[in-house]
Amino acid sequence: MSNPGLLSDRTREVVFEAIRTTGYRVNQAARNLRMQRAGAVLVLVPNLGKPFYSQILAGISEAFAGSDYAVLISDTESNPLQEEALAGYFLDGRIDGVISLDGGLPRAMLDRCEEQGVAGRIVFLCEWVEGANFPVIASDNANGARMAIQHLHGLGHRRVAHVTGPEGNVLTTARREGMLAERKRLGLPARDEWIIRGDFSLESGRSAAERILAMSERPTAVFCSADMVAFGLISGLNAGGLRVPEDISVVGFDDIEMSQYYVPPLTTIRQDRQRLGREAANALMARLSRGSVSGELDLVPVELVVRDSTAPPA
Amino acid sequence: MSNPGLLSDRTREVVFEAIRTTGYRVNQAARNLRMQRAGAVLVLVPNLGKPFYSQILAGISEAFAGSDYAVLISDTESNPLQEEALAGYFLDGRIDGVISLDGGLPRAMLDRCEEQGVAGRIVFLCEWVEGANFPVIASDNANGARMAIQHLHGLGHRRVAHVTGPEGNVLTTARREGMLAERKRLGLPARDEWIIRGDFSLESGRSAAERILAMSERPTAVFCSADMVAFGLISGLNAGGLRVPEDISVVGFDDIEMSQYYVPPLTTIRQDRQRLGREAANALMARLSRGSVSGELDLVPVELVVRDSTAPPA
DNA sequence: CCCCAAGCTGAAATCGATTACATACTCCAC
DNA sequence: GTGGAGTATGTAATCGATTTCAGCTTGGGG
Repeated sequence: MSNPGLLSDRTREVVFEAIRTTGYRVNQAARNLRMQRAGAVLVLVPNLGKPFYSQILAGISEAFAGSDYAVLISDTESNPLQEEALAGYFLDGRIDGVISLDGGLPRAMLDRCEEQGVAGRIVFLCEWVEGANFPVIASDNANGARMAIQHLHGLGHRRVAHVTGPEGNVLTTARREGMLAERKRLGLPARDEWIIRGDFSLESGRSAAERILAMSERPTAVFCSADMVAFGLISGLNAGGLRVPEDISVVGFDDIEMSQYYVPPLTTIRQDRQRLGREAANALMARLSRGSVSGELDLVPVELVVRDSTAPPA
Repeated sequence: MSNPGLLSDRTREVVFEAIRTTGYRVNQAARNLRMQRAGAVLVLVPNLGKPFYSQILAGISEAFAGSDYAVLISDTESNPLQEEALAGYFLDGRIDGVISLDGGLPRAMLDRCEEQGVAGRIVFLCEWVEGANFPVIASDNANGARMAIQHLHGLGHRRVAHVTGPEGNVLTTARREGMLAERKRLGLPARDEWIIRGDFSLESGRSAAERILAMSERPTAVFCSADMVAFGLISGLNAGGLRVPEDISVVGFDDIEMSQYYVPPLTTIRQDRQRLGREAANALMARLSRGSVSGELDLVPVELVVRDSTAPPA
C-alpha cells in the first residue's frame, strides 16, 4: 500500500478489493508514531478576533487541505505561549511545523527552537522577528505606504498625517518609514504631531481622531496603518463634526471586506490575504518535505484601491 | 507517572528528578496510539472570514488550552467536507470530537456518524440541524428578535421591516419567527414586502437597501438578522440619500466589535460569543470524558445594546 | 515467627503501521 | 537446466507509551 507501483496489476486489485470489503482505514496515530511525525502544523495568530486574519487562515487551510497535515490554530493573545512551549510542541511530537503571523514572539522562544534543531520548520507570515533568520512571506508594506502617499499627493494634499501601528511591531516600522520616505521625496511638509501613535485597533483610530481635532494645524489627509484604524478614525472625526472625505481624506491599509461597505467606502491598500496564506503554507510544506534551509524573503505585491474616503482637499 | 499517587514520596521525587535530568517528554503519537484516541477536536466553521466567528473560536481555544486536546479548525465553505469525510476522520483516529458551527451539514453525513457510533461526540454551536438529536449551545435568538422589536416599538415605530438570513438556515427561522410573533403581539402592521430575503452578508444588506428605497410605503425601522447586514443596509441607504437614524432606524444582531465603531454606532442584539465558545467546548469535553448521551439544548441569553442607529421615527 | 499490606522492580503484551529481509514461485532467456 | 528478473508471501523489529502481572522487599501486627 505504501508503494502500489511495486505490485502486479492483479495483486494490486486484490489488495484494493480487500480494503474495500473490510473497510480498512489507516490509523493516523500508528502511522505518525512509526514515521516519527505529528501530522499537524501550528498557526500562531496574534488575535483571531481581527477580521484581517480570517481570510489568511482560509488560504492556509485551503493549501493544507490536500496534504495530510492537520492545521492547528492558536491565538497568541488570548493563549500566550510559555517560552519553552513552542519547542516543546515539536519535542512532544505534537506538531511538524509552524506558521507564525505573530512577529512578537520572544527571542528566547525561537532560540529554544534553534537549540532543539527545529528552527528550520518555522516560517513567518506578514510579520517577522527582526534579526532572526527565518523565511518570511509578507506584503510589500513599504511600497503600499508609498502608493498611499502618492495617491494623496496626486489629489493635491500636502499636509498628510499617519496613524502608526504599535511601537515595536515590524509592520509599524515598514509602513511608517515608507510613508516618511515618500513624503520627503515629494517635498511635503513634516510635523511631529502628524505622526500619531496607534496600535492597529478601532480604538486607536478613535483616539487619533481626538488628537487631530485638537490640532491647531490640521492635516488634510490621514494615512492609517490599518483599515480598522481608519474606521475608528472616521467614526471619531464624524463625532467631532468633520466629514470624510469633504473635510479630511482617509486612507487605510489591508482592504478587509468591511472596507467597501463602510461609510464612506474606504480607499485603502489591498493585501492579497488569500495568496499570503497559500504561499506561507506552500513554503512550509516545501521546507518540511525537502528540508530546505535558506531564510529567504517573499514579498507579495499590494494594490491601491481607490474608493470614496479620499478627495481633493477643500 | 500515569498515577503518581501510588508511589511513595521518595520514589516520586526520584522519578521527577530523572524526568528533569534526562529531559524526558511524553510522545503524543505513542500515547495516542496506545490510548486509542486522537488528541484533537475539530471545529467546523461556515466561513472563517466572518468576524462573528473569530471570538467564538477564541473562546473555544481558550477552553481547550488547559486540556490535552488540540483544536483543528476547518472552513466548511472554502473546504467543504465530503459526505463520508466526517465519520472518516473519527475512524482514522484523527479526531475525538466535533463542534459544528455549521447547521447546514448534510443529513447523510450525520447519519454516517450515527452508523459508526461516533454521533455522541458531536455538539452543535449557534446553529443546528433541524430534527437531528445532538446537543446544541445557542443564543436565545427568538428572544433577541423580540427585544429588537420591542425596542423599536418603544421608540414609536410601527412600520418595521426585517432582513432575514439565508433560506433554510435555522437562525433565519428563529429570528424571523421571533420578530413576526412580537410584531403581531404588539399589533404592528404587516406587509409582505417588509420581510426581505437576505443571507447574513454585507452585500445582502446593500441590496435590501435598494429594495427599501424603491418601496412606496417604506418602513421607518429595519431589524437585520446580522450586524453585517445592517452595515450593508446603512451603507446602501446612505447611498440612496436616506440617513440613519434620522430617516430610518436600523437594529442589527450579533454585536461584533465593529458595531460600536460604525457610522452611526449600531444598536444591536449582543450574543456572548466568548461564552458560547466556552460552553460548547466544555460540553464536548464532558461528553468525551463522561460519555454522556442526552441531546440537550443550552440557551445562552442575549442582550439589547442601544447605540445611535435607532431613534424615534420622524 | 509467620503473614500481609504497601511499595518496588522487571518483564511482557498491546496499540497499528512501516520497513527490512529472507524465502519462495513463475516465467523467460541463454 | 541454470540464472536471474519480477513478483508473492511470511516473519520480525521498530516507533514509545500504557497496562497488567508476577515476584520481590520491607516493616509492622498478630
